[in-house]
Amino acid sequence: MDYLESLNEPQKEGVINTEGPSMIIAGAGSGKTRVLTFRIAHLIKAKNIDPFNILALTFTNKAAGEMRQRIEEVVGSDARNLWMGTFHSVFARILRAEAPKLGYPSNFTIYDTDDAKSLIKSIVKEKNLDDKLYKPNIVYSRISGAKNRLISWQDYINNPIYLADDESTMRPELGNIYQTYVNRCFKASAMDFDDLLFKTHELFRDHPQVLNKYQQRFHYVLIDEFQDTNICQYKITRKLAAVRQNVCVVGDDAQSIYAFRGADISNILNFEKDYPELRLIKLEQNYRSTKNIVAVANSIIEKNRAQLKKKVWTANDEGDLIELLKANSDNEEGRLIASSIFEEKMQNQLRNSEFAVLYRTNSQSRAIEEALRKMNLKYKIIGGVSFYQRREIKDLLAYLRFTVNPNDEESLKRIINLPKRGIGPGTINKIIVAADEHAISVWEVICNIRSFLTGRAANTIEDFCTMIKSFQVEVGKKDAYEAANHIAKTSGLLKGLYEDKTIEGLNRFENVQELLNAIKEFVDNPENENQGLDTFLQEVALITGIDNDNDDGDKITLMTIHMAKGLEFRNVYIAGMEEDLFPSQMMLSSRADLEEERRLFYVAITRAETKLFLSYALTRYRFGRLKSCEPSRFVEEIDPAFIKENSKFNTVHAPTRNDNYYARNLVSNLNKRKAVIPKKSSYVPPPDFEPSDTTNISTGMRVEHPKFGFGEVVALDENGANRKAKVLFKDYGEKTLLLSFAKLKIHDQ
DNA sequence: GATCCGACCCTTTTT
DNA sequence: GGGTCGGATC
Repeated sequence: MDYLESLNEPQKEGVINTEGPSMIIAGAGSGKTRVLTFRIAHLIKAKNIDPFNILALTFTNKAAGEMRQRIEEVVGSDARNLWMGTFHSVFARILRAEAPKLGYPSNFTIYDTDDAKSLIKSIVKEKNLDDKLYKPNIVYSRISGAKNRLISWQDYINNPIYLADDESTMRPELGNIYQTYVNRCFKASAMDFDDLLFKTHELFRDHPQVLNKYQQRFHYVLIDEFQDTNICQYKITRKLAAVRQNVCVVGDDAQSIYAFRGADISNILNFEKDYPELRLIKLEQNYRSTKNIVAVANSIIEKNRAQLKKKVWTANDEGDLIELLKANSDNEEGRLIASSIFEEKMQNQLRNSEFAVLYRTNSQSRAIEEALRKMNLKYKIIGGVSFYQRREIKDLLAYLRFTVNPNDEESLKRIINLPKRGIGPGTINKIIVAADEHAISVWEVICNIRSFLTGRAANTIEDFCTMIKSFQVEVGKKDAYEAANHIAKTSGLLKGLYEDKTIEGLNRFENVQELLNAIKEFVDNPENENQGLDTFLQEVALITGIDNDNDDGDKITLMTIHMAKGLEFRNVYIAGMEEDLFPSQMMLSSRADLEEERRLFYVAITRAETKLFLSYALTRYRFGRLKSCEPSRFVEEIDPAFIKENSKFNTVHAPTRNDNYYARNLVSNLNKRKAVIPKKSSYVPPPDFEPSDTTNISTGMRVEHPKFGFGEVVALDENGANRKAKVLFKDYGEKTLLLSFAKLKIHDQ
């Protein structure tokens, strides 16, 4: 039990008190994952609990994988039998076993977001609704939001509040679309991501004997990143833990950044209500970052109203100040970051892997990538367009999916005319309409195409049908790899890509080979009990972004802040610290949204161990147009005492010759930043306004201007007749005024 | 039914 | 800057 030695008191408490409900509120960098892994190890090693009886739920595959590995280091191969994975993958596994109870076949398909949106698009079209109003994104998020809050389509259409809501946004048909969407998914034997949760809840709610089975199996339930759970996830785990009450949740309300996906911090409060006897443990000592970084993070999160009380502190060194990198453009920002990384590497003998560049949106990566490439700095991007979202990959997967589940309408749409067979949208539409009218699946229509269509298209479809049937025979006889290989070749998919000799074509061909390799690996992995294609597909549907996992060598990591949660790096750069980008302009409408952005900033800051850099650009290309930007309010919220100016990484120069100008005025500038954009001002010049003589004006003087109101002289350009003063106005920001014209009243000196 | 081209919208963030 | 969609044309 030597692992206990390395823990502090609250951590130890979190590990050894395995019985009964516990909630561990863990500040950033406080060893949350250690506690969770040691707790599980403790259950297995010290309490002799069968790993088979332990359920541990995480949000990402990565977190699950890492935790399993760390547990394995303590307990060995026993860890293999743990039920550990993402909510989605564990529930998919349960659903697969119990699907018939819900009227689904167990080889059901999992629709990813693209599939779901494509289906919504078809439905909107079929219903002749305005597709400008019923945009797939909006409809999808509405449906998704409903499912995450356990609102069925029946609940939805019967609830006047939702109807009133939708009428106010001119979308009264949303409930109707929701209903059709659910029916279509059912007919396609498909579940979307939200269904994996929603249907699991339904399963446990309506089938007590099934619930009982899993209650008996899972003696211990552990949940990581509890602040990110939605109501549906919470209710399911509550049901699972209802008998033994051995439920342990670990989370940090300050790091809740998934409200847009239905995460609900009130689960933390509900937890205290639902388990009045819970043991509450707070982990407040940060082991990751310097004092300065922890202080900055704390000062930021303090600005939020909604939060649980806790004080994160550290015994680590003071460390360096935060550095601010200021650039004129997004490209320059990339260059500053690259040069700074280069310099840091040289000065401190660091490896690439000790650096991360974080940003708010994936589109920001391009300028940074370019700069890193030019300086020969190796990097990798986590996230972005995933391997499994590439067209050619989705194409082959659609073939595989359709073979396994020929009700899968979305896959059919992809492959029926790929390679080109002369079956256009018209024919496809006829098939879907026929299926709908006769209340049968599209596959049944295809198998009996002569009853619905005649002519050339009917012949082609018959051939297609025969081909799919031959694939099904193949899948029944062979393992996933052989079957997939056969399908890729026989369908003509590989041939089509092979004949495309362009660079992209070559890439696509290689990607498909890569997918086949992945299937081979899956088949060869002795840990997989089931080597069928259906099992592979089930798993692959829930994998995201593994394309960058081939970690060959020492690289700088680029990713969104969301992806960075749970990770740590010696040096962290947060790029794009600009209003409308971070915080995102879409999050400015409510206090709750803005607070979520602020938590996101908190997450970003707390990834850094030793050094933190913030950067912003004054102009940026967005949507192909040059936009001017202003520094983020979040930069302004940092106590200036923690910020270090580094002129080497500042390409923004004051237009005066006074080089100290920026250094001296940065603080006041930032603090008054709100005034930079001329906004509504309450200033009205007094009737007795009388300009002063400006001959002896000097910097630091408080002045009044009949139009711009009150301000402070921050710089002077003494140049004969064209004497200019730069004045920072309270409501209008910085203005350069020609003293021979400006009517300025001097208030003090 | 296929292909090409211009118009248009768009970007949060992820399982 | 880029991906999608609809219209025009073959």
